[in-house]
Amino acid sequence: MEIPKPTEAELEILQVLWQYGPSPVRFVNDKLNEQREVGYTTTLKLMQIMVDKGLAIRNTDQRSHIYEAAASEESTKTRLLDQFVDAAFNGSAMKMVMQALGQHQASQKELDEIKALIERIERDGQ
Amino acid sequence: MEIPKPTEAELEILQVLWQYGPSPVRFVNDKLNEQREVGYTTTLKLMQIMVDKGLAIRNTDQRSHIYEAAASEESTKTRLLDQFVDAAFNGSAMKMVMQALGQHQASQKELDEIKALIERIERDGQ
DNA sequence: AAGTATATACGAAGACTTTCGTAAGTGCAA
DNA sequence: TTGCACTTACGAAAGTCTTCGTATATACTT
Repeated sequence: MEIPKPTEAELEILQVLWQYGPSPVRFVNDKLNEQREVGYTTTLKLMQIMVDKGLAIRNTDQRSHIYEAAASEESTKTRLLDQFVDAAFNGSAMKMVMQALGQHQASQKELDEIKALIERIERDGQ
Repeated sequence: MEIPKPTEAELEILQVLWQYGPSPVRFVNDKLNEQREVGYTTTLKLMQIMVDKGLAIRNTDQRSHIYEAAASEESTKTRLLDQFVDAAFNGSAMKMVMQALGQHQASQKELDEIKALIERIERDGQ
């Protein structure tokens, strides 16, 4: 496997890096602490491990190193979704979509978007 | 947490129990081995742990114990889906649905089902 | 009855994840 | 220049997950 699957804690960090772009440990740790308490060296260690694993890239020019997600949000979530669908829905993405639609309330706007997407798929795809 | 989140290996076992109903270790292990190699005592140990955790129930009347999933497939997958959406899509199930629809090819029949489901939601809900 | 097959129980190893304490280096300010 | 704030590096503990070897019990077969 080229880039391994991120763990839960690593995914939290990736979300910050995707949302705010390349950042130092201090910034990421502050963002994480808006949701739950995490020690600074814990975040530091995780981000160092992520560089080892190839999940993140870091620039060490400055004293405070700048970390960046190695893979795009799009491609990573695609992979995570695939693996989740395989593990929990026997590989049937549509079964999962049906369950998600049924269980979560969607706004009219969202439903419209989904309908538009379906129409596009019907027109282009097959 | 009443019943904990099943691990990957535990989920594989639950899938067998949901699909085929209450079963002995031997049967579950055979089914798992159709997909990947697993030792018998490995499966046994996991299923014993699942009883400890409350994920499974077992009947020890017979020499070969019969194991049964403690929670329904429906409720378990609902929880797993919720947690996955929280972890990977910031809680937005619709974002995940859009991504799943975009990335997986769906049959016309599936698309029709989804459209019907959306119409039902639009009619009932809101 | 003896031997074989099959079952459970249990301990423990090895890998991985998350957490944090401590050491050591770097820059800035009084 | 002395000290404080902040940074990285690193080791290690504690927890969890997965795997399997071994011991022991139970049934069947010849």
